Amino acid sequence: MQPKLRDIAKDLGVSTATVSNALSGNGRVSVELRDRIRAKATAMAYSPSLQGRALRTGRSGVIGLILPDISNPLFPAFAQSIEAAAEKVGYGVLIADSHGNTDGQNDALLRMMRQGADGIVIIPRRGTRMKDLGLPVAVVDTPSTPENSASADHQDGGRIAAQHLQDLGHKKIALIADSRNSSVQNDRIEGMKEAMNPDTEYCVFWQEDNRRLDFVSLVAEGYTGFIATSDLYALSALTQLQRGGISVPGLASVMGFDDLAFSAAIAPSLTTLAQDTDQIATHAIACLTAQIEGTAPVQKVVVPMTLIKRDSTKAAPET
Amino acid sequence: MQPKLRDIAKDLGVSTATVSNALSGNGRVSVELRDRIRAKATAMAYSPSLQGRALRTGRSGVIGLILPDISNPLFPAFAQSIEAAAEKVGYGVLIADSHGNTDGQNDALLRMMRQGADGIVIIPRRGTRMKDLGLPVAVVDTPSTPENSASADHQDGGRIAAQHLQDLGHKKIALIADSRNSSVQNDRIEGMKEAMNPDTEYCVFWQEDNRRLDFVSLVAEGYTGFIATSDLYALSALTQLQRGGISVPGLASVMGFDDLAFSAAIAPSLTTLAQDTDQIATHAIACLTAQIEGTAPVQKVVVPMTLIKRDSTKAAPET
DNA sequence: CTGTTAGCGCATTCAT
DNA sequence: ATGAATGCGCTAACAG
Repeated sequence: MQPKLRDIAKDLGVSTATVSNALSGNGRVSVELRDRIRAKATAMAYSPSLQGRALRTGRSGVIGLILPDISNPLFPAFAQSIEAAAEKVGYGVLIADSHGNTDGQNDALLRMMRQGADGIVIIPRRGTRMKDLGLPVAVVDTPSTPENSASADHQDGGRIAAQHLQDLGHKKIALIADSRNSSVQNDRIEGMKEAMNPDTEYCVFWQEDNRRLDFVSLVAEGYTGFIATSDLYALSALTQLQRGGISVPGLASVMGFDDLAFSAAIAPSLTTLAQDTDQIATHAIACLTAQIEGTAPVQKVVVPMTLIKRDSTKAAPET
Repeated sequence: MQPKLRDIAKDLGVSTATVSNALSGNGRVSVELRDRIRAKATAMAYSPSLQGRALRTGRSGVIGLILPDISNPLFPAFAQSIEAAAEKVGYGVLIADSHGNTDGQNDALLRMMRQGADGIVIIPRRGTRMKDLGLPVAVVDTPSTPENSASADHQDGGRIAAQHLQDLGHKKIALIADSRNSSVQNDRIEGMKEAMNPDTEYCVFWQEDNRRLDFVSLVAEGYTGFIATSDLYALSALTQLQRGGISVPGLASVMGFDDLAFSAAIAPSLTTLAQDTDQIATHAIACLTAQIEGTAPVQKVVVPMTLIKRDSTKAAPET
């Protein structure tokens, strides 16, 4: 059995309250006694029961993390960052998968409340209005979402990407996105459009609309640059081009977003825009703890994306 | 404020004990009263505080999941499966990242115990002896690990892979693995070796030993088949070959393990050996709940891997 | 400065 | 069949 406050109190002939005070440092306890108590506590390997404390204080020391789809290749990085940031400030992390739909998201929220989570970090589905649920919430999405607490600047990321290819002399660029349903992807595409020079030709291809895109034909039509809203689609484009005998970056440049696990490992390595998940996570957690602990609210934060130049982008071929 | 047992008891003029009994179904409560209580409970949207219950029963309804490295592209799938399996039997999942080392793993274990986890699912680092920590544990690793509770049959997966390429007529095969430090990878390689015909040439390339492998040269040396212990390395090989002008699967076949997110999306799509993470997770959770609830212990389980034939493997080219 | 008391929400005796 | 009393481990308020 784990030692309790009572055990160490009885051993020293003092009250549990005094032990509690001595350990938490809150109390008015003589330095001498405090040290004796602390020594004893370490000797007995005492570790307070967070359950007892939770019942008393109403705070469990656990926060919930709700992801739309854990298996999405970007979320692991987030989960890891959130876990690290939470641990650093003494919180545990309970995960849940909303299975991409609003019902699942609400279920997850409910379960976390019942489990006694002190707050929630949520990466929402688009269109989910965060109804106020009397629990601190930090939303990680994109700056254009009103409730957003912390996120990367996806739109500016789009600008940087489009600028990069244009700087390399590309004049006809294909933008590849998955679903209009994602605020993040929409913002990235918007940013790209904004940064386009008047004389640059471009077209957006939403994968949800089309059957599988034929990138080789696009090159035949004169496209030399490809920007995908995720490294996953960039990889798909890159391998399809290679297979069709079109050298990357010799004849076409390809870039993506998010610097996924494989992006540096492929040949050619993939130029991409990365988000600083650690910084975003740290900030989201700061938002949450500020709400939980009632300290001054933390400003919303937008973290810039950074261009990682690798081998898949190069000057456009001479026409 | 959330309604408590007391609120509903007071409203109905009965005692909290009766309400508790009525709701849990344990008690000797008249059917009529029981129904009235239940109706009231639903009406008030009562949901028991798991914290109070935890303190009383010693069970929190939370299990811990310790991963060596959340950002490893395979683990998301596991995390998702574990979360789903746990939810199905009414448990929440607390995650922790052991950062790949033993210290981190122990820290994580300690934190989970303090948080009151009822049990732990752990994917261990190799060589970690699971010291008995008085808490139910389910280990997910590989059958050759003694403590293993549930896992895929990695060795047999290796056999299937080697057999697949040999069936296609490949006579000289390169086996690519990352680190001897991983039991899983070792077992996969062992299985491949076992299944090799006497007249098949093969060689194991451990990436930890070498600088970046030159796959194009290997083809020049006569290798026509490549089996990597992870789709990540298979992808690296595939793109390198394509870039070197070697058609896959025309001149060389490539296959991997784990059916990662990108494996179906690339061109050519990747032949791979998949593990049934849902089944493994369900079983790991069953092991755990059996221990937690003191029911009959569950047998260890080994789940077969399944070959997913895609476009990256084909009959060996005529010599 | 220290100890006593009370009660967080629940499930479980034991008495009625 | 139901209710009153108890205590899980802890901390906040109050006495001493």
